[in-house]
Amino acid sequence: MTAMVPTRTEPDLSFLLDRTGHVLRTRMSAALAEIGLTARMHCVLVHALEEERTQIQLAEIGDMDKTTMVVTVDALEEAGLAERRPSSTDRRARIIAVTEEGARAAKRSQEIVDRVHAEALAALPGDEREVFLRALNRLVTGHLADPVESPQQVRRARQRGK
Amino acid sequence: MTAMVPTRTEPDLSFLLDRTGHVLRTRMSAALAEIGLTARMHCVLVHALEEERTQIQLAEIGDMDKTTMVVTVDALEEAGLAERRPSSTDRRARIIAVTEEGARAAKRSQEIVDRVHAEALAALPGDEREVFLRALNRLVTGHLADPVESPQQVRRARQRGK
DNA sequence: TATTGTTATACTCTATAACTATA
DNA sequence: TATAGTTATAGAGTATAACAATA
Repeated sequence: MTAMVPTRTEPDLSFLLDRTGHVLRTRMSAALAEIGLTARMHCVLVHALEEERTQIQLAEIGDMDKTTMVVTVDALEEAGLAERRPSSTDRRARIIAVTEEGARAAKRSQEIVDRVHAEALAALPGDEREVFLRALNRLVTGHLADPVESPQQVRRARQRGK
Repeated sequence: MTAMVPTRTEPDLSFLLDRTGHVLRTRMSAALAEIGLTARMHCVLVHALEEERTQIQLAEIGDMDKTTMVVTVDALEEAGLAERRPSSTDRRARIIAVTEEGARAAKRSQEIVDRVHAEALAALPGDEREVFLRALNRLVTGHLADPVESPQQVRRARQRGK
């Protein structure tokens, strides 16, 4: 099993990460959709439950743009899972308060997330699984911690009056 | 280092895969951009060099839509790295022929890809790296092999005459 | 002046449909 | 009829700009 193969294919890390990430994301979306949630809604619910947090704070935690946060909170409000409440200390800011129904939804969605992760990891023998997760964590905190500056992704300013 | 933490955070596989995948993709794009290539152009060049292949065949290999393939080949032709040649056996099909300059570019881009992968994996101790890659391969061929049917992503037919 | 949240909209990416020419 | 390749463009996702209210 070791290396009967000639020079061949160095492990294509890009392919492996893209593929696994994509499949897991697809499964997760489908599983959460069954209770009417997106991954972002789940993320916001969970972190809004932990303590009083503003939209900006929740956006930072979930690595979303603040405008993306607006639509996510809109969806949560529309579903009756959360509400915008004025902050008592900053009249510009909105605290995202999770409703009782929202708390129940968060509990269920966390179970779904855990289940989907567990199902994926079940493909690995126990010892291998442990090393795998440790390695992923090492990558996340190590050399793959930050994306390189990407000067190519400049977006031109939008025309005024158009 | 093991578990001084209470119940806390089950390993968030989604986050880990998304994050590592995203950072690696960003680095790869930046590195390939230095020689004027995208990941797709690299992919097409390499596989077009291996043997005579049509656009459709190359699209399948790279998991692209045939229309995405068109723009990728357009870019390669414009850069002088490949040419469309009529197939001798099927007058509908085009063989993607890599130019000499394209072959040189493919060599350089493969070195870049290998280097970026090696740099990422360098964060892992040798034995852990081996297990990590084996585990990723297991996931790719196992439970995470295929995306679930996603009935939500139906795209409506476009209006005629609009 | 800077920041929170909002609206409106522009940009990128990708896939669909429709088409031509072949098979 | 089905397939290879092309064109045009729709749709999704997301980020930018400008703004109002407040710090």
